[in-house]
Amino acid sequence: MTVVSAKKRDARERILSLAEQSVLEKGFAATSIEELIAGAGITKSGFFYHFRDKTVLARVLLERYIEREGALFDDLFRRADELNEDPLHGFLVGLRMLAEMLSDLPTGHPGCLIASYCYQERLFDQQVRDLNRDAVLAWRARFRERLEQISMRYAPHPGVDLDDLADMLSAVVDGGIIQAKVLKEPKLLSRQVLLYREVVRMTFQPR
Amino acid sequence: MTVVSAKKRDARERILSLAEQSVLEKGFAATSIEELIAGAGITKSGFFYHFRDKTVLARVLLERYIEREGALFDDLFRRADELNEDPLHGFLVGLRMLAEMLSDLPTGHPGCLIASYCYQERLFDQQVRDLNRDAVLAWRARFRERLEQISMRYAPHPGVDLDDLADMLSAVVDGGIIQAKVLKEPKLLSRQVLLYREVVRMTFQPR
DNA sequence: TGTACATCAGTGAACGCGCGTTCACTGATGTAC
DNA sequence: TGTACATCAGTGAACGCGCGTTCACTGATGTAC
Repeated sequence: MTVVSAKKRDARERILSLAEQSVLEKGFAATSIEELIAGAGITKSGFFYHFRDKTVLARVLLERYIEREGALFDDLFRRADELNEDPLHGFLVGLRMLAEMLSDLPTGHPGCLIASYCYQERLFDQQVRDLNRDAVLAWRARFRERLEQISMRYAPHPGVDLDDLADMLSAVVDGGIIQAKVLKEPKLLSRQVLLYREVVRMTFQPR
Repeated sequence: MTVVSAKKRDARERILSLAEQSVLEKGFAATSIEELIAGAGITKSGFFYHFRDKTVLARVLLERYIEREGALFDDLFRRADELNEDPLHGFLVGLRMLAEMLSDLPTGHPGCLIASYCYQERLFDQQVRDLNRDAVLAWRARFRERLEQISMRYAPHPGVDLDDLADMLSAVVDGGIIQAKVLKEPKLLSRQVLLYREVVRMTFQPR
C-alpha cells in the first residue's frame, strides 16, 4: 500500500519498460541485465526470478509491445469509425487522429520494436521471429480490411493494389520513425502519415 | 598474383563485407571481432592493424555503405534520365528500374545500414550519428530536386508537399525492407516501390 | 484465533566464458643510393 | 646490381572486465484447518 511496497510489487514491469527503452536505443544484445536491475533497484537473482533467461525477456517484451500497439490502433480507428458511417471518411479521420497523436509525442516516437528485432533477427529464436511475422501480418490485415470496405463504395485508382496500399501504411510509419529519429525531426513522422492520408484520398478520388 | 596473395591483400575488404552482413543480421554489438577474423582468416592482431578499435570499424562500415548506395542510386537515375527528356517520365522510369533491380535480388534486400544504426544509435559516437544524419538528408535532397524539376512542368496535386514526397520514397524503401525481411517476402519491397511510383503518377496527373 | 505450511519476490556469492584491447615482435615486399 | 633501410600486413600471447547464469538460502505475505 505504501509507495515502497507498490514499487516492489511491479519490479517486473519496471524491468520491462526499462528494457524496451534500452533495446530501442542500443539493441537487444547491448541491453545488459546489469543495467536493467540497476534501474529497477533489484539484484541479479531478482531478475532471474521473473525471467528464466534473457530469451524469455526478449519474448515477453515483444508480446507486450505487439499487444499494446495493436490495442492502441484498434481503439483509435474504432473511435474514428464511430464518428463516421462512411468507411473512407472514417479511415481518413483515423489517419488524421493518428498523425495528431504522433505529433503530440514531445520527444518523438521512441521506435518500433518489430523493426528493431528485424535488424537483429539472428539473436532470436524461431518463436520470437514468428511472433514478429504474425504481428506484421496482423497490421496488413487490419488496414486491408478497411481498404476493402472503402473499395466497395469507391472505385480505387487502377494500378493500386489494396494489399500493397495496406502494407504502405506500416512501411511509411516504420520508415518515418527511422527518418524522424535520425534527423531528430519528430514532426516528420506525422507528416508522412498525413501524406499517406493524401495518397488514400487520391486513390479513391472519382476520376 | 596468386590466389593466396590476392586474398591476403584484401583482408580488410573481407572484414568489412563480413561485418556489414553480420551487423545487418545481429546488430553491431553482437558482431564480434572474433567472428570476423575467423571468417576473414586472420588473427585478432591483424584486425587491429586495419582498425584502431571497434568504433573505427563502425565508421568505415557506414561511410562505405553510404558511398556505395549513393553511387548506385545516382547511376540508376542518371541512366533513366538519359532515356527520357521529360523529368516525370525519367523519374518513373528510374523507379521502375529500381523496382526491377530490387526484385532481382534472389534472397531479398540484405537491409539498410542506416536503419540498423538508427536502432542502435547509443552505441555510436557523434561522428557516426552525424554521418547517418547527413546520409538521410542527402537522400531527401536527391529526390526533392527531381520532384522540383517535375513540378515545373506538371502541377502537383494540392496538399502534397514535395519534401514529404521525397522523404516518402526513403521511408517506403526502409519500411518495405523491414516488412520483406520479417515476412520473408522479397517481392514486397519492389511492390512498395511500384506503389510509390503510382503515387508519383497520381500526384502529377492533370486534374 | 492460532498454528503450519506454501507461495511470492526476492538476496548474496560464485562461476566460467568471451569480449575488446595491448604489446613486443616478424617475414615479405618496396625504395634509395 | 647489391646492400641498407622502411613500410606493410600481419602473428602470438596475455590482460582484465563484464556478461549471463546457477544455487542455496530468506523474510514477508497468503491460505487451510
